[in-house]
Amino acid sequence: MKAEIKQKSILLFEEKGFSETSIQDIVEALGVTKGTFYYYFSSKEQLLMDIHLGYIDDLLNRQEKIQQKQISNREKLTQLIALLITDIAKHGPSGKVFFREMRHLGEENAFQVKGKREKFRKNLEKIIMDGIVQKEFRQGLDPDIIAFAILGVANWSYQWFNPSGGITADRLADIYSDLILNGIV
Amino acid sequence: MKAEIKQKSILLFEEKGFSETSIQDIVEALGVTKGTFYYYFSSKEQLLMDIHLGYIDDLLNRQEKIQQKQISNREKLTQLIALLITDIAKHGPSGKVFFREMRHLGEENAFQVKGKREKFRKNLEKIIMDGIVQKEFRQGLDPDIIAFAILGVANWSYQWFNPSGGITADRLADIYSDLILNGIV
Amino acid sequence: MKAEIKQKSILLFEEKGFSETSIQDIVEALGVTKGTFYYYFSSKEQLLMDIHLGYIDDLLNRQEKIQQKQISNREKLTQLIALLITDIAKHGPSGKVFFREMRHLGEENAFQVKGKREKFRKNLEKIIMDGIVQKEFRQGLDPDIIAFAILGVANWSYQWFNPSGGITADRLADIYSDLILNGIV
Amino acid sequence: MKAEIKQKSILLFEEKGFSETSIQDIVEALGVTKGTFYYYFSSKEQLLMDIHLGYIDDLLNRQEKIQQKQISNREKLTQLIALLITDIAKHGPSGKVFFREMRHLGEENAFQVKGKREKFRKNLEKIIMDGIVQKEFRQGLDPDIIAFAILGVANWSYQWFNPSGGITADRLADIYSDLILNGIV
DNA sequence: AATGAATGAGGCTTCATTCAT
DNA sequence: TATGAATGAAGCCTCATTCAT
Repeated sequence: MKAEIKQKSILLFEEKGFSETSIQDIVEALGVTKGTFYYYFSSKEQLLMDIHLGYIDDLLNRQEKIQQKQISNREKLTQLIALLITDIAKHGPSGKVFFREMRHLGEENAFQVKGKREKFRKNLEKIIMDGIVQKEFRQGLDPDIIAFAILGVANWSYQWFNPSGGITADRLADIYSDLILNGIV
Repeated sequence: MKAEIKQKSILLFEEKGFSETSIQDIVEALGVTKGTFYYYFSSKEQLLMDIHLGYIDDLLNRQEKIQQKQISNREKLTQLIALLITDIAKHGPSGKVFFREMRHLGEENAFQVKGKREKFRKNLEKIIMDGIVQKEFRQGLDPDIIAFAILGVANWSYQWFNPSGGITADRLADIYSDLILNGIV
Repeated sequence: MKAEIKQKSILLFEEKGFSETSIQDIVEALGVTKGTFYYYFSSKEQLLMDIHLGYIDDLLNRQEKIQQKQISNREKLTQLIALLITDIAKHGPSGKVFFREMRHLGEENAFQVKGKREKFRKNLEKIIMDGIVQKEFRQGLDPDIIAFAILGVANWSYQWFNPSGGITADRLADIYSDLILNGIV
Repeated sequence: MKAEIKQKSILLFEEKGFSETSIQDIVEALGVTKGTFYYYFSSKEQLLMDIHLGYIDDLLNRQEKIQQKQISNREKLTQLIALLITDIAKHGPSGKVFFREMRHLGEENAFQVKGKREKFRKNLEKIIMDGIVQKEFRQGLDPDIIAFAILGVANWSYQWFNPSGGITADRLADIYSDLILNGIV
């Protein structure tokens, strides 16, 4: 039941937003009552936190696996971009909620999630830094700003990319890797 | 007074979010009463719409001016990126609200704003397309996806870029133009 | 202007009800502003009172004229019924407002209007009483209750009678006089 | 609790009118909170609808029972008048609300109630029609208009008749039946 | 493990009214 | 004679949450 509540909530939060989705909406969609909700979750925020952690922990895990591979930084970067993009197809709604609704976490929870987000970013930054040192990437780049740019490109996909549309996630990841690596000139 | 309400609302919406900012919050911050608010705005949504239109119309205007210049597409693109980034410093809060709170517009209003957003994107797409045709940019690029990428890079800045931080908006715009044009390899 | 406000208000009150019609509705329908309204009327209730008095005073006047005629009580009754019914065609909206919205008068005003209403009823009662005494009507009738019945028949017309429908006000008055006088057996 | 809310609301609506009675008034009178009200009724209008349906459905039921009896139309008419009048004593407030506050129903609900009201009227009309055909009543009568008259007489009672006053409901019903059947001449 | 009744705070909005100009 | 800005009280409704069962 707990899993069902979480899953349905993700869908509703993605569709209507966190604030606009009431506990009533959630339990009605599942055919249970409010009491049930509060049996499994102590508050609406805690549910949101659950969703956030589920998402970011999984992402960090998979990032780490890439990081540990014995491959070039260039290849790592490519796989990381693919990781972010192809995730949309698999955990799309989860991601949208993740990128949109962090504001609704209380101070403490927000702090925790923010930390993990930044860890992800720092990891990405490190790949770029390493790539520069090892001359895989150009000299003179600002690794932190490049990292932000990559995250921007990838995360923005959540706003428009439709996996069942005219282009696959894999192809999109390729295009983006190419863009980041080679530019458009 | 109308302008004051709008301006203060933008700040509050940016800080706490649209749903989390009550009319009460707004009028209290201004030392007036709720009646005053409704004298100037027929609803909370209408105020949001006002903010959105103010932002996107201004953006479209300035985009058009760039588009009409007698300069290369490469230069146009550079200026457009600068337009988006440097705007943060000037109309930062407005932009954040714009990128975050569209969901709270009703169907009709959302439709109108979406139209203008897409017009901006299409204009950007055209620059890329023209640049490809005129051999300023590489062949084989997907102009629409590249456009999304550029918007992602720029818009994501709203989430982290702090104009009073360690880097200026101009410098950031330069870095991003360089990245888009040349890649990191 | 005062007359225009009153007239338009009657129409709006009839259509939507007193409580449901705002001062805003009234002045908007006239293309003026709220200030104008309060220049002519000290309150919404006072406007309602104006309407009530205009209606009931006129009705009482015309009733009196009938009462003073040198005709049989039977004929007086017939003319009174006609007076009530045919009024719908002429002052329809006014009448509907009169019969519906008295509750919105304050204590003092309600008292005054109630007095005039009762005067009308008492006058009607007197005709019946006189008619009984003079053997134009049956013995043993309760004049007060008969008066209520006649008012019921006539006033209820305001709820359904459409002067531009299939039957004229004159014809309806005839039918009702016949019914009251002769019954249906 | 739901029944209690409904019952108390009827009393308050009768006394002060629907628009003039706030949800606050209702729950305060019962010593509960607004939340409780909305737990049982989805809106103020829905409560009103509940009241309307409770009244008209009951009335239609009892009308039907009379209609099916093996008695003369004259007797049916008499019993129907008695039904309407004596109802005041029993469900007085309910009736007053019914006859006064239909305007506050939304389009859809009003339509439904209007249909039932008209069914009641049509049934009454049929009795008169049948009575004419079977020569119990005079020829040449307009059954629909007579029906309106009867409803007017009866319904108007709600405005003045006080069951605990100088005359009983049974006696009033007798007087009205006599008036309708025999007239006053 | 789940229900259903109840709460109370707060949200958006409407509105009659006032008043300086 | 009329305007327009501002008020403040009140209205309907939503919602996260609690708790006895």
